[in-house]
Amino acid sequence: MYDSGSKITRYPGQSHLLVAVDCIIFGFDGTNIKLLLVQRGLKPEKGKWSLMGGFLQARESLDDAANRVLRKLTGLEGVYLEQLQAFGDPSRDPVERTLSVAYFALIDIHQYEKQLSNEYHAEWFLLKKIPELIFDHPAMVELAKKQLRYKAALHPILFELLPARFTIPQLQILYEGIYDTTFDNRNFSRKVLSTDLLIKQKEKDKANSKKGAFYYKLDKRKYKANFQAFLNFIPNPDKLLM
Amino acid sequence: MYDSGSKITRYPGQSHLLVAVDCIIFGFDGTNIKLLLVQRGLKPEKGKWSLMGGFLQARESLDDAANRVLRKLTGLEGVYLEQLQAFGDPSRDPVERTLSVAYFALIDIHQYEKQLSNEYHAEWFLLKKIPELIFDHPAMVELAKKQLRYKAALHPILFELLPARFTIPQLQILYEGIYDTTFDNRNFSRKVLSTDLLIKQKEKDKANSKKGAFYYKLDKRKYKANFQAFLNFIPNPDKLLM
DNA sequence: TCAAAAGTGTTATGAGTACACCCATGG
DNA sequence: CCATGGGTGTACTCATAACACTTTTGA
Repeated sequence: MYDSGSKITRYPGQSHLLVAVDCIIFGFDGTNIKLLLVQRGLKPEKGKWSLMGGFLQARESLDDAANRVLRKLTGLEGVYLEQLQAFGDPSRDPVERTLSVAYFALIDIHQYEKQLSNEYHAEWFLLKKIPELIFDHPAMVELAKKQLRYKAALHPILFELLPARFTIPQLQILYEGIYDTTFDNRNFSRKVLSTDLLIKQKEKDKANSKKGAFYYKLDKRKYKANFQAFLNFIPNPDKLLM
Repeated sequence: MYDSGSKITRYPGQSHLLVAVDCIIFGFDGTNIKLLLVQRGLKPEKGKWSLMGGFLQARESLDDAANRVLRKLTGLEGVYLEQLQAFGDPSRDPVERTLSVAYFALIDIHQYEKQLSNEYHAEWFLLKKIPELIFDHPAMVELAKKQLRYKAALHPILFELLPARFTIPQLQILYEGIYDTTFDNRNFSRKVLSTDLLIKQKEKDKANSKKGAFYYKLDKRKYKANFQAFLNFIPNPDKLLM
């Protein structure tokens, strides 16, 4: 069987490769940070866990490919998605040389409705208990964790992991999970509220306490306008990052 | 002429692509920040300016390819080189679909000895006066500038652009060029020296003043140890970045 | 009534910033 | 001796960080 990609080469003498995208998909269930993984349907390593990925199609951009892969798995559109890095070690895929462009995604776990274990055998894993992964996927996950910590220290991206309504204590638990530490709740809420990015709601969430915690919503206009600002959510970022 | 990359496909039905690396090479001549560009030797757009690039070889990693391209052009090894982003628009190269992984490099312009205009028709351009570039290279340059500003606000990478011995005023001119602004020299030198990354030398540089400015060298051990620290060289980073 | 989480206020310390003068020296 | 760039010191402001008590209410 010959390469279906064969064609007249216009830059002669160069070798052609497969290109894939792989998605590191983060979620937050209110308590723990999780990663969405799938059981690989292709040989080799069939049945082992891997990141959700797919091959770049002939007329598709990288971003389009990553969004397609994500939509196929979760049914979600408009998800926060960011290119992480290209992984190009010649022997990273033992089957055939494949360059992979890794993307990381942040999704509101509650919007993810499709049955997990059907078509793609997908499952959420605690970020701290990731199973053995194929190929160089462990390195991709490590880099994504690092990048998430880095970026979240400077930009308000973690809201992407929360539902539309959330409480300050929920937000704090999320940040504490990301940085694997604890914050002073008084300083945390003051800092968060001082950004003026949150709009207080009338209702309370009584799921976690008798007193109840006020819901907040993101001010989406301010969020977009201030996205590039350095918010410094994190005390001592130099000690926590990397 | 058929695809020289044809071979038995082990992931059948997928299309294969060319993969290239392109380097955005920054230099600093003591006054201005510059970019190293080459005149393209291949059709199309032959004779037009472009970033230095090359195709990924069959048994080569991306980092190796970028280093090879850089070495071929400058003769330098061990240069600061960082993957920027993969560019994968299907029509970015009109000749044939080619994914390009962009790298940005910081080099000490004085160590760059090879004749510029020989084999590769390379030339330094003022960053503020970049000629028309081919393909999506303008977008790559813009992203590299942005990334350089971003990263330099948080990490001491700009030392990579300076010779082994440099003065504080030189360093300040460099930072001012990167951020296209001016800094208070008293605050700047205090901030820089407070990092404890610089070792004062006995000699002075008298090229720019009668009094002369003391040379400093980087403390390379501390530099490596503190590379990930947030140094906050830049006042009001949120106003300056992006 | 009490346990458990939510919410709030004060103070001390350090970093950032604005600002002005003296120093050294080649011409 | 003076013009030029190099180098330093101080005071103010604001953000950060440490710290403890009151509020609410379902069980």
